[in-house]
Amino acid sequence: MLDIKRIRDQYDAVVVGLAARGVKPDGVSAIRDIDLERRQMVTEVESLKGVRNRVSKEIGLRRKRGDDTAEAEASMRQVGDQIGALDERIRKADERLQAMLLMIPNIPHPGLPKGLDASGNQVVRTWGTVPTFNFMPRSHVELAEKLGVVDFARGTKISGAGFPLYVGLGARLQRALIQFMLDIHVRDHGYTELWPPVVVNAASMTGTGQLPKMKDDMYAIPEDDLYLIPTAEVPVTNYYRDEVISSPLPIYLTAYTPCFRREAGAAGRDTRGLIRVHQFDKVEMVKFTDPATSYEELESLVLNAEDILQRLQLPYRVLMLCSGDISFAAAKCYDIELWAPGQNAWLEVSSCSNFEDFQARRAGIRYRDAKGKINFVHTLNGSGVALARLVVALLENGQQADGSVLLPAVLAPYLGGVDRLPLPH
RNA sequence: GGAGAGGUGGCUGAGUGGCCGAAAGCGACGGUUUGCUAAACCGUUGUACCGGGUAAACUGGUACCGGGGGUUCGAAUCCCCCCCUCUCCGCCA
Repeated sequence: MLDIKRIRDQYDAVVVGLAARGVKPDGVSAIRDIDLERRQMVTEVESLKGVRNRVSKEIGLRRKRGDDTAEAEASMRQVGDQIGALDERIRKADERLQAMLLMIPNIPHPGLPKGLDASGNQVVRTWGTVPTFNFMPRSHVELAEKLGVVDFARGTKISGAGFPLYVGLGARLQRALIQFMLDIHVRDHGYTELWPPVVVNAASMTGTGQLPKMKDDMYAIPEDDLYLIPTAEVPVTNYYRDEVISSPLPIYLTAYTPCFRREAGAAGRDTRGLIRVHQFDKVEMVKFTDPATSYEELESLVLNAEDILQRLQLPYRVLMLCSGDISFAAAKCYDIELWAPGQNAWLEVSSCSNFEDFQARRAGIRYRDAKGKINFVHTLNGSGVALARLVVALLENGQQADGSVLLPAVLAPYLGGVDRLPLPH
């Protein structure tokens, strides 16, 4: 959520910033008008309340003396009615203002490449070498089925399309990867591990920005006003919701969770395989930082995610997203994409964002600065990394001519020494 | 799910209609004293919003005692609904 004062005092800059996203100024202009009207009403009602407070106090004293206060009481009844009417109008204005503010995305960092869609994104670095094959590389779908590590058909039977079922070494590989990634973030990158709820309330979803805009993309349990999380970002960032953080910043948290996405707007896209699914697993990193250092923290966050991929010896590239392609709540975002030979494409496995104070303001996450003043923190998060697509890359990059798959050596200790996915006999 | 008790400032805890933004204690911060530490003593100690001021300091006002609504000239205090915590019972991995 943007600071209403920023819209009030730096209106032109806000309009220019949002234009970089391709957002029209209608929303903020309406907000500015309602805000002005609201402030006039607030000033008026507060002066009326001041009168009422003073006179009511006098009534109390005069009654004690035995004076007749009927006249004053009658006139205060009138004032009370005026206050009630104004309060109601202010409440309605607040409601509209709040609803509109929640729909305004964050302002992109001015240093981003300009562009309105993915074509404007900039490759900032590439790591590793894209493997070459002396045979036609297969898709992970074919590999997974042949190896018996994913049973797509039974996943569909049990739940529906987009709910993969991992079997045998496939299941063990999921567990191994989760453990491997968490170990690195905790041991080498300084994160504290959380094991959070994966079903959260509406306030948490609003705090991180999924609600109200992305309601249709989430699985919901309306009877209980609960939602299945689309990412661990939601419970982990909301850890500090409505708090003044007393621990020193920065704070690094990490968590593995399953993630649930309806993919409502993506029907028919990437329907086969593990690339776009309704349930997948992910290790997420979240940072709470001082506003002064959040951009340095973003750089190190990306490196933390890259470290995982380097240890797995997988070729990837890092993109700086352009102003029009960053997510709703982000001010700056790097995507990390793994090479997937079977797709002949780069696959996004991590998205590392600095939200500045956008989420913190929505979620009420604050800290005390050096002077003791309370201020909003900056929040950041990034995948470290998403499992389903990581498995796609492991299968497609590690595939051998016979269809078996060699696994990165670092995973063997997590798989009881297994270093490959062999063909079943 | 049933019955009971309770939710007040960073914490403990008083307050049953006006003199309560809220006693007292603890903690924290500043000061006096001290070779250092401790103790003692004095002082300070919330947040948000609206207005004034070079939005830096400061200053006038409004709101906030779990959340929402009601009664009243006036609500932490009375009434209604909801949420949460604790205890007991039931159920259960």
